[in-house]
Amino acid sequence: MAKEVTSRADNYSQWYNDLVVKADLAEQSAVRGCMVIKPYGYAIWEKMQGILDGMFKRTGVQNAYFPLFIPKSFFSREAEHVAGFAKECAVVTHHRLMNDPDGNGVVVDPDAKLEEELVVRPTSETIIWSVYKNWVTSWRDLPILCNQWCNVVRWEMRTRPFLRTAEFLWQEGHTAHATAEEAQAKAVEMVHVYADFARNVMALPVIIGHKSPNERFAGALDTLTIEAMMQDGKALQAGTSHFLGQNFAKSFDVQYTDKEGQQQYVWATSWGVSTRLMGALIMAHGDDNGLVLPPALAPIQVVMVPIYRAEEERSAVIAKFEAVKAALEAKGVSVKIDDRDTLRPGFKFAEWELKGVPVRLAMGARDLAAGTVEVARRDDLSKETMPLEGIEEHIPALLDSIQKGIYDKAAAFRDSRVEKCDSWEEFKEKIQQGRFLLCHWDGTAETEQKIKDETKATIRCIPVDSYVCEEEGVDIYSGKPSKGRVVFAISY
RNA sequence: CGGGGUGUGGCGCAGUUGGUAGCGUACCUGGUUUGGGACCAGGUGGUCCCGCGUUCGAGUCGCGGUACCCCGACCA
Repeated sequence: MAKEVTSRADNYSQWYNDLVVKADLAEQSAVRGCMVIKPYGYAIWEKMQGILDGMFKRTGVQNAYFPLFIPKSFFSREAEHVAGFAKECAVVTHHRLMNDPDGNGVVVDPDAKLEEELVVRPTSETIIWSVYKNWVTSWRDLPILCNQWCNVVRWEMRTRPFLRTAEFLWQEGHTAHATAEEAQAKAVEMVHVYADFARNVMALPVIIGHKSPNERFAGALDTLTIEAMMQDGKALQAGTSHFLGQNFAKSFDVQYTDKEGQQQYVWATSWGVSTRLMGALIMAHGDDNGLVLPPALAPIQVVMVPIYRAEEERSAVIAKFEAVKAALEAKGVSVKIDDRDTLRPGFKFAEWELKGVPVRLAMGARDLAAGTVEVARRDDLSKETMPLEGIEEHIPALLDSIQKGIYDKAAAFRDSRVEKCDSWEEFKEKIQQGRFLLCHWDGTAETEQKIKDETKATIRCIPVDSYVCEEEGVDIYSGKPSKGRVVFAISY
């Protein structure tokens, strides 16, 4: 089984076709590199949004919304930032179409050329900081803690559904603080929110760490990341939180008067996760039968499939299901009774497995006579017939157990593929097999780049909460002194 | 932007030396079925990516275009 799973995840397009298309999450759009997220896929995203939003609000963050269009001039103020994004921006140059004078449909009206081009946001730092400038005058105005849920556009050379689409949905938080310490603490706090979400909601084990300077967000002084391992052993950056220092405050002249009456630049953070998390979910947990959704994110947690020959059996089973459904819903469990009478039970079983529904209940004439129900769990595909009596107590506990089971399985898989490595020869071989290798690094961008050139492996992070290994050693490539091990992997 | 590949019913594909398009699946109708993706019978559905050319005749050959996919480069 594990082998087949790996072979699927090995080939990106294969998992996409097997899991995403068949499970009805998304399809190719007519627009290059874009994606249509279908209702079932979007329902999963909505669950993610709802849970994350609640977590943000508990940290004092409020939602806001900023414009899609950013004047080009805003973009050129922060030099590193523009260098990082300039190559992948969609730009609006005109505001009107007209009928083609030659009769060939519609053309862009040359008279409608914009005075200043508008960039479709690839991220909103620049427009948000231009707004924050007007919100901040006193130390009493700080901190500003805003988040927005929106879409962004990055004209990537190569796109992959969910992992790197030209347009994607995300949230981006942007905070302004009076002190560096407070801003740094916020960046750390938010990466931990992401890690909690990944671990406890997505059942996705992640490593928290700092990005190396090479891998940092354009314009950041420090980038914190959560890194997850997919079933082929490749790494996926699942969320990031940046300490931006005063770079944006200085570029956009955002100053406040402190308690001593002095003008000070504010300190900033930004942090985000995107629909890429959907890709992580699919690739981390999916198996040969389709998606495996952690109960916390499943739009439908329990599906009930009635099995019957005659109408009397059908109505009797449905009646029992209705009662259980009401009892479960009272406990906050989402339930669907699949009463479609044109499909056979076996077809329904396969279909709901493809969609990753955590628990399936089946009931037929045998069960009616015996007062039982068949309970099947998606994560390990096991089935058990048990008394219908008390099932509404059993299911919530079962869902918890599945949530944990999915995490434990993913964690065991990852842990089996994380190892220390001190030999360059061994590194080159093992990194290609899909491993997270804990290696000594001399801290230089040159070494990092050479390793990337030779193996495609990058430093995923310098870990801070798990796999931390601060010990003296020598760089695996250069042989120069190192103060600790970092995580190397090949990434998506 | 380089290298490779593919465009044929909704989806997945076959199509020989050029002879006027077929299979699986899906869909529709009827019947029998229903505890792991049912079966039988009948049926609907295609300007073969576009254009030009060669030819008595092009899905097939030639030229040009175009779209998509894969591998790179690129990429919180």
